[in-house]
Amino acid sequence: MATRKVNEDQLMRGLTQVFRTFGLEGASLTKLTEATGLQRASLYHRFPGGKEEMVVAVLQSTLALIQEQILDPLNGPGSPRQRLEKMSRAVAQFYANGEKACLFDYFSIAPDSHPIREHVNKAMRYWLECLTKVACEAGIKKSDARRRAEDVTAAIQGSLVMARAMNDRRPFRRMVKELPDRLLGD
Amino acid sequence: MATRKVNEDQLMRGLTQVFRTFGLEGASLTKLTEATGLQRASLYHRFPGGKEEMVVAVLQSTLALIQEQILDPLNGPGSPRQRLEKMSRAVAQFYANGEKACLFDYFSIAPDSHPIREHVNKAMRYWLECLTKVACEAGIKKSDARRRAEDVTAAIQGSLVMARAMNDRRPFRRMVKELPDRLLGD
DNA sequence: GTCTATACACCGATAGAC
DNA sequence: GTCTATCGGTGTATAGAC
Repeated sequence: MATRKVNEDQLMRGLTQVFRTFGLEGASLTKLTEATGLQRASLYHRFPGGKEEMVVAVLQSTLALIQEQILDPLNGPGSPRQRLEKMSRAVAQFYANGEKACLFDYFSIAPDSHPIREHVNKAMRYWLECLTKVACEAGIKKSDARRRAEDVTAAIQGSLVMARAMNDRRPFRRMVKELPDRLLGD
Repeated sequence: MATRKVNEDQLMRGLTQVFRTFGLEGASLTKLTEATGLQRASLYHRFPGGKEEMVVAVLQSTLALIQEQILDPLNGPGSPRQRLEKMSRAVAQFYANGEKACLFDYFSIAPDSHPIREHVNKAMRYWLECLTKVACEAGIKKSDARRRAEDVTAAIQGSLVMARAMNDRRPFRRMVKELPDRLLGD
């Protein structure tokens, strides 16, 4: 393959930034070309499936980041609480303290028929499973663990919506700070 | 004025349904004409400001419904807990147990410059004030009341995102059921 | 692999008949 | 007040040169 003007990493970062700012329908090819530094035809060379393929690629690369930065620490060393504190810091960073949106939110605003919906569905269920698992390891019984995992997830997603809607990131910062206590009790 | 093919109520219902399904950018004039039974030009006769005016009108009429169905009961008769139980039922109905989205979420996915952002901002702050007020009336001190109001609001918004993303409305139904306890403590 | 140029559908918006 | 017809612009997508 010939030399690439923009490498994979830069490319995905540019695309992701646009989708995370303007949403699924708001992310136009024009905006995507501006953010990546590649022209339309070049984007189609990288993603023959067009915008729909870009959407899937953006979600996949974002899921890889979430896995690495947020979920992997849950299986790392330390007590459940220590691992959750690591996750808490990673969540704060990943969402830039509430400034950056969640693609689970943006990409779920699509017709049921849209292929991305299935990816989002599985990804969020997996996130919940990881949280449930660490709560179980802390000695919380399964059904309570699941309930608390849902509470924590809703608190994050909801406070992200609030941050955007009210232009106030304080609730998000608080939810994240309280994340370990919310999952394990205090 | 001549006879209207579609009355105000039917019109707003149709428009709202489209925006609440497809979001701000996804709601095209074509979809809006199909949902309302009015042609493009007729919609522009009703809303000379075009789509942007429709967006504002949809939000305003939705806020009126929220006021009437959800927030007014908070100032009605009964104990704070009784009023919150009324609100809880109204919230469940308004969001169709998690099937219908929240415009605070959808309409906040817009550039900061978009006029609708300011309306959403004020509306959500008002919602929070109403919740804070009833918590105060139940004897909870101001700062705790505010915090609990934020928790409840995030739980609702977050579980709506979860309902859409995972196609599972159980977390939403639970959050709504627990709403009074979450605001007042149990 | 990237580019310019272009095809064609759909977007929001308007003119003018009825 | 509603309609059909149409405008200019932008959307996604592609052809073909380099």
